Amino acid sequence: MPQNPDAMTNVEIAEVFERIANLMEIKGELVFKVRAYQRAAESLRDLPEEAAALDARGELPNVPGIGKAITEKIQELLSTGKLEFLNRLEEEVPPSLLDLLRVSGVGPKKVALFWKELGLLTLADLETAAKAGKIATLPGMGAKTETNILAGIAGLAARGSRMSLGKAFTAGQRWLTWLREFPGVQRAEAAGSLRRFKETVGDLDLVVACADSPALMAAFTSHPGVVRVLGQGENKSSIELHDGLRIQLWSQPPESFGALWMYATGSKDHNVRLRELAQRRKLSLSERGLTDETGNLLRYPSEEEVYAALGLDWVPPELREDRGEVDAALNHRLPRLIETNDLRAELHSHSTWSDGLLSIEDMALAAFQRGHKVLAVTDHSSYLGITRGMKPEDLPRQRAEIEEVRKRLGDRILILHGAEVDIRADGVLDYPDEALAQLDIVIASLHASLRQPREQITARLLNAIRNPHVDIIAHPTGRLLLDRAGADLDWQAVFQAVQENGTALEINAAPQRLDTDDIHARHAVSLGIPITINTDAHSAADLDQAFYGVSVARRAGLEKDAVINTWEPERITAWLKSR
DNA sequence: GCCGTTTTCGGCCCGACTGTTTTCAGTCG
Repeated sequence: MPQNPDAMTNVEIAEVFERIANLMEIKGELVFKVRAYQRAAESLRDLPEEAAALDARGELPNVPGIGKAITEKIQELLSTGKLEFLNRLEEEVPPSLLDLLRVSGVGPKKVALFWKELGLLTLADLETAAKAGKIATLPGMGAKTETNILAGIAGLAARGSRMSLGKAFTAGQRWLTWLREFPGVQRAEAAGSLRRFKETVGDLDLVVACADSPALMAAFTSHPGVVRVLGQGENKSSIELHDGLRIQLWSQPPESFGALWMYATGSKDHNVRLRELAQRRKLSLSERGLTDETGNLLRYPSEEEVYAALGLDWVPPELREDRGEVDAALNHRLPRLIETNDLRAELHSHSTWSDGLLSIEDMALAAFQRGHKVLAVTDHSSYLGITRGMKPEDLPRQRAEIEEVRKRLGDRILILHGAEVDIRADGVLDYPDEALAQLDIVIASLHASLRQPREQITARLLNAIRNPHVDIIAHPTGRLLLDRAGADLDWQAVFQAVQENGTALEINAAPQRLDTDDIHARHAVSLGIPITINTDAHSAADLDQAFYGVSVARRAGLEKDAVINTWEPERITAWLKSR
């Protein structure tokens, strides 16, 4: 069945449903209806295939959270790009009100009140009304509400939306060190999306087991870096720092730490699933523990004990996204996820031959020191001037140097001579086949002209995949998180081509890339496509970022054997030769 | 609006904190 190449993507459709949910909430619709649209949006974001493809096979209603009504709305969006239901909703509820929801402390109920009682429509209206003291005249509101709203509006601009996983990780480590040194803190850990290794992180969520919680919370909220205290209680406090970073800190006594850590780790949807499961067992799950029918609170120091009390295996945080992991834990069918120390090879690295910082020998030693048995040196081709890439005629001299280093390092590490070859804007590879044939391993990647239309840029990638010398497609979309959107690929076509050609897809571990993402990596492995996790190292320190890539693989549910980098050197070379 | 080892109708997670209230609604995660 022919598909409309301009059809809306899953992400775009999800955004429509999120808009509907917010508008309906302001309108005062039943919260469960609102929740249904939110769930549908989340489901769409998790889909490895475009909704258009699923719809062509009549499979949309099989997607969790998508029923008859929402299927029809998706079909209307796919065929017309518009939705009559949304148009009518926007006539009832002015869409400019959605901006007001972004102010912290302001939710749908307050927005509805501002709109209906004071006729406010925009953020500017709200600011003017707050300054004029009109907000305090509304029922249930006072002077404090007004100052909070003004502070919230002021904070909107300063407040960065989300941060990269790398920034979150570094900040998290710093705060955990501070917490662990605080008297009475027995344990301090990261939770939230940082612990689940989501590709971007909103707020930092941290948890502690602490004997003297009030003292800790007081110290936390009066830390010198704090510009605003968003909340302070005995068990929970929230602060905003000068750079816009928000941190939430939860505390429970050590005997309840397991339930607290689970709760704060989320995801929200995973928690909801667990609470439903508890309910069916006549229990109630909260961050304090399980409460039985008689009101008796059962406390658990560790997460394992809470999961066990619900009849579940412990679920690795990276899987806690309500994508079927609860059922798997119930049936003892969770995957045995890959771990960072399973890695034996780095197959994408740069040296001073292009834009790397170290010589081939120093890179090889750095990789060896990190437990690797294989290092592929894959310097850039010359298409991108900025990388000081290599001409094909440079390759024999580089090969000679690699031979020298091999002699010096002996059997400590296997060095492969490779290249990261650019796929030019016209789809032609930067090196001729004769040059590629001389290399041990060839990576092809897109770096420029990423905004080409879907058909064009997909054709470009397919051309590289079909070249028999190309072993790996690196960071397929070329995205830079929070900075640059990736190529708008036709993933179905990409999957089919790599499947036919036995090409591997890379999960690029650089925290600003994390490309291939978890959703597509999961689907690729289900199709039998080999995955490789690489740091794209330009320095020794870059090699230490492999765990970010592993976290993507773990979120994708990957086991060790699905990832080439865990294989022994003989198996890797055999795989390369077989191609 | 979705969904079914209690249900095709009647449910749909739980608690902390805040600001306004004298008992609670709204927001948040």
